[in-house]
Amino acid sequence: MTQPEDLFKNLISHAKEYGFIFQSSEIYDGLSAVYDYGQNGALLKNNIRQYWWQSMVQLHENIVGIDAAIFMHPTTWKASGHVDAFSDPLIDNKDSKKRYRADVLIEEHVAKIEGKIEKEVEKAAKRFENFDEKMFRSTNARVLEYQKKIDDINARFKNALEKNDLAEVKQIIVDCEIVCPVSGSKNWTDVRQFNLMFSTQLGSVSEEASTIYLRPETAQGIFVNFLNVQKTGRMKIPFGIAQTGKAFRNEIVARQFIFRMREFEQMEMQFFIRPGTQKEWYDKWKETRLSWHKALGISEKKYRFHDHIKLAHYADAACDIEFEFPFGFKELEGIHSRSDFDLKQHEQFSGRKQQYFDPELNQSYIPYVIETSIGLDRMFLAIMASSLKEEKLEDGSERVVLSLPPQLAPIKAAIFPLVKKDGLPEIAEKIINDLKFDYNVTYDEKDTVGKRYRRQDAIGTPYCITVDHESLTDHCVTIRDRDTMKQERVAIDKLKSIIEQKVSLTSLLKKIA
RNA sequence: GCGGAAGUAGCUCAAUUGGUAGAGCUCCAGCCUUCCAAGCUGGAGGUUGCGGGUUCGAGACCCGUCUUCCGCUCCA
Repeated sequence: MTQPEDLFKNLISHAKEYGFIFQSSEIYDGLSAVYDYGQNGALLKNNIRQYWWQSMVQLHENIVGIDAAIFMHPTTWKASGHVDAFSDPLIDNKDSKKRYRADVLIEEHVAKIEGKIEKEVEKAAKRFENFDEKMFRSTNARVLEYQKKIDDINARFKNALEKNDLAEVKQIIVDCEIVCPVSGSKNWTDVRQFNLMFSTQLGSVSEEASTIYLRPETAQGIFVNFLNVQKTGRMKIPFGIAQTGKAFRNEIVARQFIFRMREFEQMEMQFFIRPGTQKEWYDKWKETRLSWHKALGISEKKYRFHDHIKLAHYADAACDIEFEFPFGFKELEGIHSRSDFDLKQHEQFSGRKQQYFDPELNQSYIPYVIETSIGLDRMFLAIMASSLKEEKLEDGSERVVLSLPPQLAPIKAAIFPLVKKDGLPEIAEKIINDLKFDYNVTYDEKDTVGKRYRRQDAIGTPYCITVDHESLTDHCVTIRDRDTMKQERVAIDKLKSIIEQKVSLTSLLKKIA
């Protein structure tokens, strides 16, 4: 039995060997957690994106798609909370290897001292009958000493944050003799700022330039265009806006192949609804999204829902669709009931109303939002991981086959002349010229036909079509199925409709419509 | 970021205590003309991740660095 670890390694080398995924800038030793899609990977990725896009925009009359810019006004990220949430000062304890937010450590320390004051107050209250708490707090030597400590720390901390002086933040931790709750040691690293957003300069003159960020998520491009789309598209609630695109996060730890990358692509849809209806729409979209996955025919056991117990401040319900990757169940897609948080924030920061007039209720409101957000690269990985198989055949030999959903396969059919003479290549070429307008097809005449079959198996091509000597007279060819390895003799002019049945996205979309 | 393991041809891997960098598959040209990777001939492909050091001599030993995988950590 192959170990999951080996499976994962096989997957990575298979992805490279057959032109699906290369490490970025490999000739310069690579760039950490950045990957390029190769000739087959790009096709597979496009097909996944197209399946998603059509399932959203084409199958739903009330969902439209946009393509927002990666650069956005810097205030966008203040409104969304990313500027604050994505830039914590962090510190590690060298003994316990635990990482903490430096500000939290200091705040906890302050809270501890406050606790001591409360204890003094309690003790005194028991001792004296006519206890004047206010008087005690303002005169008792010990309390005053504690209070001075607190004020000093807070003042220093505030000052350090304002100056962005991380050395001073560390010094505060050292001076306060704060210990690691786990190891109890004071062996700290320096404080470092991890801003998860990539920043760059807008404008060519650096002094006048303002800092802008590469978007850490695509969602905000939809929220800031909410009214544009609603008005110009004459959209009525409930309606959705879909988008696919790159997002960027400067992850501290980015690993596990393309699972967590610094540059990644999201496919997401924000569905705007009437407040109070979020529960029903949340359930509806959970179901809709799962059926999108199921239609691909990947084992249903590999999927599961994981409900968030601890919710983000804006959400009133959230769950992930998790997929069983070679390294365990991990998040593939998120479905979040985001309430009116985002639009409300943008209304506040921009000073522009972000409201919808509901003619049925005859009133205006900020819509609630249900979000579905899936990582395209993760979907790619999920499909690759569940498709790559080593099969033992009846005759004892083995074959490596990538049993991709046929509709997503990079190449739909390969056409071979059984031998490369006697006019067979010419017939093969004619078939290709006929099919290439509808499908991505390929030609191969090298090596034995069996070898050519296996080559196509390795990249997941659903059909191989072989031209033989009989084809010259009967105008038929054999068509060989990737999964069953069965061959069938069919008329050349029937090829298009046979392939169509198996590989068109339509068949997939019909399953979920 | 910490700890562990690893990096040799496109892929999978060899190379005795430090002593001429090799094989299989792949790829290319040709022969053969074959329906499930297996025939024949020839060929290409490498500053052993990169940079230093020790040595008469380094793929191997030492230091640094980059990258990857695993665990911890982190994660809207």
